Formats: sequence, structure tokens, C-alpha cells
Amino acid sequence: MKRKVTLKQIAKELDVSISTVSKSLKDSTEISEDTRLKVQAFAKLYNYKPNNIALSLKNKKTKTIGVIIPEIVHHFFATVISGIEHLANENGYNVMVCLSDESFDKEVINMEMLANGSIDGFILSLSKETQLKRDFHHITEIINQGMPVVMFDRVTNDILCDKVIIDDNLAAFNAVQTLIERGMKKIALITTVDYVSVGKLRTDGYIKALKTNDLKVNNELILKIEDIDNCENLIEDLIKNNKIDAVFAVNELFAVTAIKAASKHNIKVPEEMSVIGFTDGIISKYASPSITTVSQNGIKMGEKAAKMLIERLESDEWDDEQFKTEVIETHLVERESTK
Amino acid sequence: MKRKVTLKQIAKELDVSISTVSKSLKDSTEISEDTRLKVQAFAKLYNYKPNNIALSLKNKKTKTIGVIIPEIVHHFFATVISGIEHLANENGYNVMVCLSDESFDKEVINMEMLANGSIDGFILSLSKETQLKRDFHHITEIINQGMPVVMFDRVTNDILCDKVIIDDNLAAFNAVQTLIERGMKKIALITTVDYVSVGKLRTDGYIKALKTNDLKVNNELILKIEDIDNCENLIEDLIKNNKIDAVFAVNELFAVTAIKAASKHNIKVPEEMSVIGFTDGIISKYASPSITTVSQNGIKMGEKAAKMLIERLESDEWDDEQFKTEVIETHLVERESTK
DNA sequence: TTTCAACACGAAAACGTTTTCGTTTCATTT
DNA sequence: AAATGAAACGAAAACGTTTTCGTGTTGAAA
Repeated sequence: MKRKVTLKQIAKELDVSISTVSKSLKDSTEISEDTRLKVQAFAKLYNYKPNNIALSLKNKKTKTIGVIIPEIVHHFFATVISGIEHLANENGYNVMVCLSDESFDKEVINMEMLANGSIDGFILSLSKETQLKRDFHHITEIINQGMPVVMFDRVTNDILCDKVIIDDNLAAFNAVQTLIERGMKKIALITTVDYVSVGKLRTDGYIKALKTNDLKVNNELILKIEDIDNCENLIEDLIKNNKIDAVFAVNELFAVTAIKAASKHNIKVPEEMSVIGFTDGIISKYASPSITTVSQNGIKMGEKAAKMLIERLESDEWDDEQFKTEVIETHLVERESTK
Repeated sequence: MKRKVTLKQIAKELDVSISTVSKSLKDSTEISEDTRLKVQAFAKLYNYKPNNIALSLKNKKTKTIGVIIPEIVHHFFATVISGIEHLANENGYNVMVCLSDESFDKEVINMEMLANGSIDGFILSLSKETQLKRDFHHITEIINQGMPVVMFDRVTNDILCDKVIIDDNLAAFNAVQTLIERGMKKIALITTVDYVSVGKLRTDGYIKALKTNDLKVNNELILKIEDIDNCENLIEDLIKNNKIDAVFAVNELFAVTAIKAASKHNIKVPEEMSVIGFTDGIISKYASPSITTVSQNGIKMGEKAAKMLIERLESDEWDDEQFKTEVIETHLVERESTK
């Protein structure tokens, strides 16, 4: 077992100073060709690689990005991470991932943990609980300490920082508008509780589309689901008890569950009922019928977020206090669940 | 913007030495109560938190686990990460995630990057390309440097280290055995190319089950897919051209694609054809019909891998050179695609 | 009064780098 | 022969900790 070799060991072995070794390896002209080559050969032989931790301490830069997300077993968040990781890697950064599990406390603990030197900046999406509590002191504090933060998807106006989002409101509006244009009148909405920012925005888009087209907003057709694990019965009731033309769901899980409920009651999709979901994930693609969705390009969001963060990190320190909000384009991916 | 405060700054502010500050914060009895309280109050006021990087350098421990996986936009790997992250977090560890994108070179680069001090140990699953090349020197080298490695799922006998796997062979055998017991005779296999370790093992299990039951192994019923993105046509041909009783697929993607192909040709699942998949993921759950699968508990695998790694890290340094291979239990999750 | 603990604190090394600023040596110029 | 200057290298600080080992000041015991 040969342990990693350090500058000190090389120096001792070759009977020169640590400085000489360091300079030699950096091809400094200060060192004679003789010693330079000798040191380099020795270093290569022993496979010397500088210690990242020591470099981090010296440079006050870790070249690491911290990512805090609510969960990872979730197609959208997984794609975002993928985007972040790739862009980070291209730029010589590594990625530390922490899960908040939708919990405020875990979000706080994880952020404080990482903020103490482990990383250079954050990319994060708020947990449900944090959105419910509207308590963001842990994030503003970190920003105040001079650490850049980029938020994505689940963001809030209460924090000033760079953000990457989609236009949830508009995307929902367009989706519902499409349904209306195709003749649907009785359109149900399956959404989350209001404190989830994106859920609220999509709900607003739905309502706006109805109003724009002089359709009544019927609260019986709006289902707000708190506990995602027990949504089947609620959705089944909604579909069974109302003669619905179409369903707009704010995520794919609700969409596929609606389709399953319809099929259970012999309602044909899309002939008798159209369904549009949100987030173009794996379920929508492989469900039967496959589901028309609003695409939400997680890869792009991740890449954009990483790019913004790295640019801040490498700009000359806070030269520009103007924070930006980038809006990622969405579009409707038409599949079999709409006619 | 108030930057993070250090021991040195506190020391200067209170006109004591750095040592005194450090000891005070650690409640050392060496320090008088007076100064101790004074220092603690000041530290609290300025929200002092020790710098992780400095601690890592001093302790030669980063309290960070490196994870290398082929991709993350993949339900199984996402669940594994989830398991790793939770167990790591419980034990005060953080997780750095790197994606190899199924590429040998990226796997090597990422590992070398992290091995230079950034992490205490690795958890990894081999990329396809690495499995194809059978070149593992980058991993053995890291192990030789004294860094613990735990491999999961896609492992190899060529490396001596801790491992976490499922019994792919047995699980496949049992799945096919179940099909046979229910009267199926013409059972197709949709699998990967042989160099993917788990694909090969599952293929062997399929063959073994047939042979055990004196059924002929018909190569026309075995489809080995290289390019996962273009599997539809191949699978459709397989199903169209053979009157098949059942399909055993080595992942859920193949399984759902088989079902779609069947439905396209008006073959009813499960009435005319049963389907069993592998990896109990989100597709299987939400497909129509939902798919019977061999469960492969990624959370448990991740937790187990993290546990083994942390135990090695915190044991008294290589006290035990015996590496273990943990086998995670699987079982058949029965759904609608089998009768 | 001397001696010796106990007490309270500080200096310094160590972790592994990079980099600035000497210092020594030797050859060249005046 | 003295002065200058380049060439080649080393010492030391710095990043932020922890910890060992002093050291100076007390008070009490001898």
C-alpha cells in the first residue's frame, strides 16, 4: 500500500526544499533545468498529485458547488442535477448533493454544514416546508456572508439572488388554452396545495385561461392535493362524479393517475377525455396512452443554474449586484392523451 | 456583508491567543470560566463555525463520500443515491456525486479528481465502457493508496473490495420459474449485451430456469439490445414474429416497450402474453397494465453500501482485510402484467 | 522565606500547498 | 580588486484549525 506522496516527502527524498519542488512542478524558470527535470521525473514516478484540501485552504476556493434539493428520486430533480453536474464538470467544479426531504430543518442544517467552507456556492430549490413557513433567514444569511446562491424552480421573491425558472403561469395558461381551442369546456385541474410556489402559479394560469375564454371557474373541478401518496381516491372521485372534458394536471403523477381512474370507469382517453400533464418525464412517455405534457427541461435548468453560479464565482467578486432571473422555455409535447 | 469569522479574528478582538479561543470553545478546563464565557459569548454573537476545510486538512478526514455512477436520470441510480445520502447524513458525512456517463475516461478522471484528498472513500458502480474494456487499474490503484471502495450493482470479480449486489442470477431464475409454473412455455428474453455484468447474470438465470424445466433455449427468443434508445423496432419484431407466451425483460424500459408493442399488435397483456420486468421503478408502477417486476431495492443498496464504507472508514484502519459482499434480497412484485 | 502545585494562558508545530522575499554563489563588468 | 547582477535555491508566511508543551503567576505548604 503506497500512500499518496507530498511535496515534503519529495523534497526530503531529493534533498531540496519544498519550494524548489513546488516551483519545479510548475515549470518555474527560477529553477535550473537539471533540478526541474529531476523533480518532475521523481514526481511522475511516484504519481504526485497536489492535495485538493490544501489547495482549497490556500486559495479559499473549493471548486465545489453545493446543491440542495427536496428529493432525488424524482425525474425532474434528477435531470436538473444531471445538468448541473455536466456543466460543473466542464468547468472543473465538483458537486455536493444534499437532500432536504421537503423538510425545513434538514434544509437549514445541510446548508449551514456546507456553508462552512466546504463549497463555493449554492444551487437550491426550496423544500415544501420552507415554502409553507416562508422562513428564509438561513438563505439570506448565507448570501450576506458573501456566498453566491442560485435558486431554481421553487423560488421566492423574498430572496434576492440569481434564479432559474420556467414561466409556470404562462405554460399552464397555454396548455389550458390549447384544450379550450380544441373544444373542451369542462376542464378539471389537479394541483398541489397553494403554498407550493409552482403549483400556485400553474393554478393561476389555469384560472386565467378559463377567464380569458369566458368560462366559469368551477371550484368542484379544482382538486388541491396535499398528500401525494394518497391521491388515487380523490382523483377517482373527481373524475367519476363530474362529466369532465379534460384534465390539466400540474405534474405527471396526477396526470397518469387521472388516466388510470378514467380507464377504470371506462372513460376513453383521449376520445372522451383529454389529459395534459406537466413536467416531461418518464411516466408521460411510457404511460398508455402516452401523455401530452408541458415540457420542463431540467437539464437546461441545471446547466443554466450552474452557469450563472460559476460566472458569479469567477467574476471579480460582486462587481455586479444585479441579480438575474432566467426563464427557460417550455412547450407542449403532444402525445396520445389529447386529441 | 459580514464575512465568516475565524479563530484568529476572535483572538485579536478579545486580545487573547488563538489557542485560548479554540480551547474556550471546546470547554477546556484549562481556561478560566471568565475568559471561557467571554469567548463563547463573542463567538456566538458572530456566529462562529469552524472551517471545514481547515479541519479536513488537520484531521486528514473530509467526512465526505464520493459516489461515481453511470447516470443519475435513471430511477434505480437515483434511489441508490437517496439511500447513500440519508445514511451518510445520519453519520455526519456529505456526498459528492460524479457521473461517468457510461464512459471509461470520465470515470477515471472523476475518480482521480476526487481521490486527491477531496473524499474519504468511494461508492461506485461501473460504467458500461469500463465493463467492456475490463480495465480497472484506476480503481485498484486508489484502493492500493489506502482509500476504501465499495462497489454496487455493476461489480467485477477483478477488484477486491466490499460489494453490494442483488443475486441477479437467482432473481431472474425465480422470475422465469414463476412464468413456467403458470404454464408459459414460449418465454422470450429481452436483455442487454453480455458485457454488462448484471445483464449477463440475468440472462444466465433465464437460461438456467428453462433448462431446469427441460425447455429448449431458443436463440430466436433471446434479444440482446446494445443501443437502448432504439429498441422499439427490435422488440416489436420479436413479438410480432413469434407467438410468445411471456416476456422476461432485464429492465423496466424493455418491459414497457414490449407491452406497447404487444398492444400495437392487439396482443392482450396478460391474457395472451405475460410480462415480467426487472427493477421496481416508476414505469412499472404507472404503466398500463402495471408491470410485474423483480424488485431491486435501490434505497437499501445505497444504505448498505454507505454503511459498509463508513464502517471501514471508522474502524481502526484496515484491521480486517476480509472484504464482504452483501446480497440484497429481491422479490417478485406482482401487478397486472402477469396472470 | 523558599518550594511546589495548580492555574491560566501562549507559542509553536502540524496538515499540504503557493508565493514572496531573501540569500548564497559565481561570473562579469568597472 | 571591488562592485554589480543574474542564477538557483531556501526560509517563511499564509490559509484555519487542534493540540502539545512550555511559561509565568499565584497561593499555600514546608
